Amino acid sequence: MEQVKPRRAKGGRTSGRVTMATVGRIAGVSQVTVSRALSEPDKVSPATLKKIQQAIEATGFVPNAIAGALASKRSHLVTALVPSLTNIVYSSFVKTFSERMREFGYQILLSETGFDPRDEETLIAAHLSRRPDAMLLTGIHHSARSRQMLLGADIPVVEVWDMTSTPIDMCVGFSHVEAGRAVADFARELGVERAATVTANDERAARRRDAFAQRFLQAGGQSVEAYDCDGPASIAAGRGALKALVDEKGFASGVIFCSSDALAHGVLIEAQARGIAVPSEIALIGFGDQEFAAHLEPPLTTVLVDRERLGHAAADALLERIEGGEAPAAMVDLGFQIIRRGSA
Amino acid sequence: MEQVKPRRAKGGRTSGRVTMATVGRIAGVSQVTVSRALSEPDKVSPATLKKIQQAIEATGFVPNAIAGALASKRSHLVTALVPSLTNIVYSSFVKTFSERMREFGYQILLSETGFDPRDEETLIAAHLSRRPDAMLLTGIHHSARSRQMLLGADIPVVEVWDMTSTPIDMCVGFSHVEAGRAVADFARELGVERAATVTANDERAARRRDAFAQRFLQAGGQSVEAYDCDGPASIAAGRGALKALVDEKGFASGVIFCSSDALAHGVLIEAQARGIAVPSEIALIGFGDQEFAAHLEPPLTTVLVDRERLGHAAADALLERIEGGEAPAAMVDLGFQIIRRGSA
DNA sequence: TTGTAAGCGTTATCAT
DNA sequence: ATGATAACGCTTACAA
Repeated sequence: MEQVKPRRAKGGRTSGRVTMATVGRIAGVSQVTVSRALSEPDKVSPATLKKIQQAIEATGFVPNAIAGALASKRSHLVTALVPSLTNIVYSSFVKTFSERMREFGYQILLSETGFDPRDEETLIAAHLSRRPDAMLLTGIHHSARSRQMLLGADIPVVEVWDMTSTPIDMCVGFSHVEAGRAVADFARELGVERAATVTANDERAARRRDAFAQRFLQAGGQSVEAYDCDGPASIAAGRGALKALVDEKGFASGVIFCSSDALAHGVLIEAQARGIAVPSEIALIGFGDQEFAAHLEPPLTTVLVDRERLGHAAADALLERIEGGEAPAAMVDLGFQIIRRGSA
Repeated sequence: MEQVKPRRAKGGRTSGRVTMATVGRIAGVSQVTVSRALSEPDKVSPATLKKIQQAIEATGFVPNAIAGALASKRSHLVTALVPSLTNIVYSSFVKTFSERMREFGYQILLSETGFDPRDEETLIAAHLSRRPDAMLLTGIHHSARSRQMLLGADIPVVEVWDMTSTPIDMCVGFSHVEAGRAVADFARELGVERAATVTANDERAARRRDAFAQRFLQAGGQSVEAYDCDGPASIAAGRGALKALVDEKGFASGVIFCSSDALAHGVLIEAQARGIAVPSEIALIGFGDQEFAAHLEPPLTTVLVDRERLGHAAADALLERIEGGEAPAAMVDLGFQIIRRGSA
């Protein structure tokens, strides 16, 4: 193939990069003045400001945030650890979190923690090495060494998507146990005697499942069948779950509480393919109130967690601590809400 | 609420952070030796290595990557700009891209560009200020100033999810025009005379739509109705699209080419709600082959783009340039594949 | 308003 | 195998 344009040699910095010193030389001022022109423009005379701006324009100067961070001890970087980037449940609050932080001049260094909890420790160390001004963690279970590193870093830390009375620093989320119980109560009020759970491979989902099962039986329910998926939530997994529940466990009717809307959606498709009526034969409850939930047929009854609010609240908590005004609350319970629609 | 644990004052660095100098002092060696112990352990005697490791353990030392980057001019940071984090189509290749880069010791600074193309310029500048070792961009349309900054940064750049013969540096993707044409040919081979398109607010989707429409008519098709959504793809938007197509444009039968599987899914749900048979009355073609596509009823015919491969290929292109071996190809066409299932 | 000088915590270079 | 010293490109006093 033809080389369309000149290619640069092996990744080296060949062209001397433009620094504030260069810009200053061209503008006829010192390097500090350039720095000031950028950070405190009112402390620089309009005339020199203009010369500096022209020099910046001419050279295409882009300030070196690395050097700035080293000198000022503020990186304007916030790091975030989330279980999964491809799961809309997490990516949606990351989105609002990022937007909020960006408004205040912070960039977000994101990493996926995935399934292995030991990886988190390595990731936390890697993130801390970038000297972030703050950090967001998903979940409240972290290794002792992780906690130690975080405490040692002496930065604001917010743990989201769960609640604890002993956060590393602050937490914003809701109680998964309460959510599971609330769904159980809701199901019992429906008058259903038999229940099943379909749960993805997720520690928090498991806590909802257990709380649901316990409360459902306590509240007079007859039985709860548990089906746990191997992997993450998906439509395919949901279809497989109903298949197993019906064919192998003989679950013929009752309510099914799924750990995510995607699973519930899969269950619904499978039910329709099998001619099982929803909600009359099987009542279906999802979790998350994803965009599509309201638009299925029948629309999905689910548990809403306000992920936008969560992202904003987490950002606000960090920002308050960074900017240094009032000490924000150590724990914020955003709660949840059961959204009743046609499926249950 | 009670303070559960001591809280730190307004975001300040109070505790003197541990540096290599501190570690060295404790281990009884100089700071440089600590540095070497971390980066080239074989050049340090086993005895001192052990002392240093103990000192690191005792102090909880986490190296300052910012200082390291400044001194070495290598940040081990790669930045990526994607249109949306909440869209699985993009987040899935970001995931594989990140994993690959992380294997080689790079962290990923991610940002969402969103809809406004002017924002990209600001974001590129912000990212460049972190002095990344490489950069990933989604799409091939960038402002002149963006290109200038990127060229000036003198780092490997890969543009993904599209093709051009004049990339800034390298590109990895596929041709949206070819994809649109291929779908048109496929539809004509089905023997369908009438077509409609349902397209999300996305420049690349629009190019597929236009290529589809043009080719469909060229190939003897009778008509193509275009329905364009205001916002991003969603099931709700898909339902709305079919509603509009049927009720307002009188589209009664034929093939519908959707710019994403999510839209197609919405169209399918709406069709089922209206008692329109798929594929006999309306044949449905999606785009993306998302996880759920194969598991709908009927399973969705769609266009597969191997997003995992895309992520890996993009990472490999950058890595080859960074590590400095062979100059990788300036453009890599990953192609696409029409996956025929039950919906068309 | 502008400039000088001293860091920031590493890595690179050159000695020992 | 280890150390001293000079960058790296900024910000933060402090001076002028």
